[in-house]
Amino acid sequence: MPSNPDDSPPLIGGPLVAVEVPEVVVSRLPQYVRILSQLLDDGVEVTNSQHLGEKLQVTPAQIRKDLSYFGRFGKQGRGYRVRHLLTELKQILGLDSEWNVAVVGVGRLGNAILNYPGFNPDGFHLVAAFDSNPGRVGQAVGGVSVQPMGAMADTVATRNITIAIVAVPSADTQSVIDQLVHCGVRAILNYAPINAQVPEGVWVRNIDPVLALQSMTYYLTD
Amino acid sequence: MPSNPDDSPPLIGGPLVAVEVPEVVVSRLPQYVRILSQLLDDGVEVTNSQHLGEKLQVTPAQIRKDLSYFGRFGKQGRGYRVRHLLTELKQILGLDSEWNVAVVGVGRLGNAILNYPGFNPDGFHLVAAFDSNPGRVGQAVGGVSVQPMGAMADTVATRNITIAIVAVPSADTQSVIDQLVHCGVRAILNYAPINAQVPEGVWVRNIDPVLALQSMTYYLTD
DNA sequence: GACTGTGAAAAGTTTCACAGCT
DNA sequence: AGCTGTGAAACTTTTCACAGTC
Repeated sequence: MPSNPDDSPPLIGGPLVAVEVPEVVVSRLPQYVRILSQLLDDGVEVTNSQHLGEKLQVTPAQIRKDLSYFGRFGKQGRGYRVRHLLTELKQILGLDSEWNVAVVGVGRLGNAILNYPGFNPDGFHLVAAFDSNPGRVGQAVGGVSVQPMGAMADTVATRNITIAIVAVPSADTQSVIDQLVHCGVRAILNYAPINAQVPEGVWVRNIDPVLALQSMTYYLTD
Repeated sequence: MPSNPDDSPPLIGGPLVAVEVPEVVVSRLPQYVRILSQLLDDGVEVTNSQHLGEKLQVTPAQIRKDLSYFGRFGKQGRGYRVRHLLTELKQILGLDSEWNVAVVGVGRLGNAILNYPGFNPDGFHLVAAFDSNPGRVGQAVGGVSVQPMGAMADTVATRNITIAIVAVPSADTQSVIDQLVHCGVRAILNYAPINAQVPEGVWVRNIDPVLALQSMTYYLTD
């Protein structure tokens, strides 16, 4: 029996190409969204890859290439209609939906996060907070009432929470993330200085100011 | 007069190769430092690229390649002596020195940063704070007395500050960074959601939790 | 036998350059 | 004329695979 010379499955009426979008491209889209939102606020109706590139400090070619993974949003000779491109990109990123977010750990950092006004305008709603310290349970922080860890499974399910922000001590972080994943959370923003392990299909981003500082000192030692 | 066929300067007794270390490699070193510090704390004396790779979730080959840009720190058949490799990497990154850091902007976020205990153990000392709001000047936050913006030039010079953490509103960020650069600051950790422009030789890293969340929602829209 | 260090190959990413549409 | 969208080229980064050392 002759084997298939290429390793792709036979395509019968399916898409001719199923190009996987590189992760680095996806990671740049939110920046495009941010700039486009600003342009819209400033009343700019049309832009182009040159202009966007200047704002973002990337080459125009990169912007065109990035966008080309998702469709043809521009008009040759004209550029991009700001409102249209913004709508499309938000849809691609899922930013046309609202996302319910849980905060785990309501220490100093968790407090600051719950009181930070920058998440809601972007469609992220901090709707629940959990803490293992009974002394903090019941407190209202940033308009949210702190719940015990035991309430997590129930609250995550009923409030339709898919994203969590974890601001607990490093030693507790992996176990908290395990619990969250078990409850169905699929994206985690982790503030502890550790690399947590998660199963396939769960996403983690780390916020790590010390690492950021340490990656600059190399260039300061002249 | 014959021109030099290659464009490198004539090497007379200099290094045979002056390989530029890729920035991505430098950005990984702090993570190696962190893991090695942990291993040292745990009493582990020897490790190897396989073991480090598991902890960091990267391939052993990448670790060996990364390290090879800076020297030969291991022993074939044995691996790496934890204490030795840690010392070397800290030195390469400039983490054997202490760094004086200024915080600009003492709102809610600046407050949290000044009170965050995680910088000092890594050799970053928050020694000055500035705010444009006269109502905040003179307050002591996290053991540091808040100074007016006008004191920046003087304090940066006398306290030998090369790094700044900027936590001011987006609209003020570029101008604050311009001032810092003018005062001689060469590395900036920026918490505002904008891409600041800086001259050659100045480094910026952004802390942007919203961008991090937005780069995950793409994968949640099933 | 076990591991590093490293050229070479493979994979991934960016930039170029231009056909083609408005 | 002015710009996009895109294959192809250039460049960067990762991974392989193995000679060499302990």
